[in-house]
Amino acid sequence: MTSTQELTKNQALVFNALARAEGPLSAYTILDQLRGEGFRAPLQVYRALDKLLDYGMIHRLESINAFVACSHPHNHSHSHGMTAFAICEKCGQVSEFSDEVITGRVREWTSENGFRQSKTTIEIRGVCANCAAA
Amino acid sequence: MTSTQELTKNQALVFNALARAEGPLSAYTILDQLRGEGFRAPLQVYRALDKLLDYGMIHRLESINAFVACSHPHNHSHSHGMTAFAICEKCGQVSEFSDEVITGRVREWTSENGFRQSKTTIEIRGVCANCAAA
DNA sequence: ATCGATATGTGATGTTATTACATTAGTCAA
DNA sequence: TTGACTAATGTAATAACATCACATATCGAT
Ligand SMILES: [Zn+2]
Ligand SMILES: [Zn+2]
Ligand SMILES: [Zn+2]
Ligand SMILES: [Zn+2]
Repeated sequence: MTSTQELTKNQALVFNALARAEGPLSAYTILDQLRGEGFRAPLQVYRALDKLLDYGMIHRLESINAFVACSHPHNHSHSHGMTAFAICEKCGQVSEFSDEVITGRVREWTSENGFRQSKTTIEIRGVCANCAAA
Repeated sequence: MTSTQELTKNQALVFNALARAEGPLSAYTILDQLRGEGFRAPLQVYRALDKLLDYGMIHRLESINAFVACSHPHNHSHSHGMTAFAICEKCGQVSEFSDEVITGRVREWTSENGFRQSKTTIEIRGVCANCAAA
């Protein structure tokens, strides 16, 4: 499930909406953008989003109830490790990065505490370099 | 603003609801618990929550839209640094911890990228040791 | 052709959070 | 004490986010 070709119609529409967006989009923003394509109900968006999350093609930003296309170009097959997001509160731009040290420390804590980790959210809110300069 | 004595009536009611709870509570759960005390509208809860967040007495768990009392006993005056939460999806128990290494790595990334950090969310979802054993 | 699995369409409902406006209670200086 | 200011509160309405329930369609394998 690695290329946009293998997606269903709705999944492809939702993914493309996210891929061409400058920043994160809410489910309802996506819905509105796709009304022209025949979308009428939230579930059409949420179902596609769920699949795209499964496939690792998009991420959900918990702190702003929004979704972004994964910035790792192609090859989403390997569910990539712990990812952190820096979210600009001025312009909405999102930077995605992985850090082995952070990943390692989280794993240490979980194994020391017998915690069976399933998903980890790391989101840094603030102002990006561009917006800070302006 | 360090003791529950200095809180307003509504703030104290909301804080006590969180403090005596086993795990995180949603705003509407708090509202329902406080109907007996005269609470009638969401805003009574949200306004108190906002203040308690300001004072550093509680935390918001972004990934589950819920709130928990800070587990650092007393002295919330110093807004404590970057905090991580391990949230059990079975029993709801939350463990709060700080990690210098993670804090340091996040700061490195932000300073390298000129990102002016304001708030950082670290939430580990999974199953706690107790629940994993059961 | 039939069946099962996956995807879709649609309305209603549930959950979380904010806006807008009116009122009340504390603070402090004139 | 009054007036003026700020913080806190009460309330209804609405907005924003997400899911449930049920019907229909599409597709591949037998
Ligand atoms: Zn990614
Ligand atoms: Zn920016
Ligand atoms: Zn804390
Ligand atoms: Zn547990």
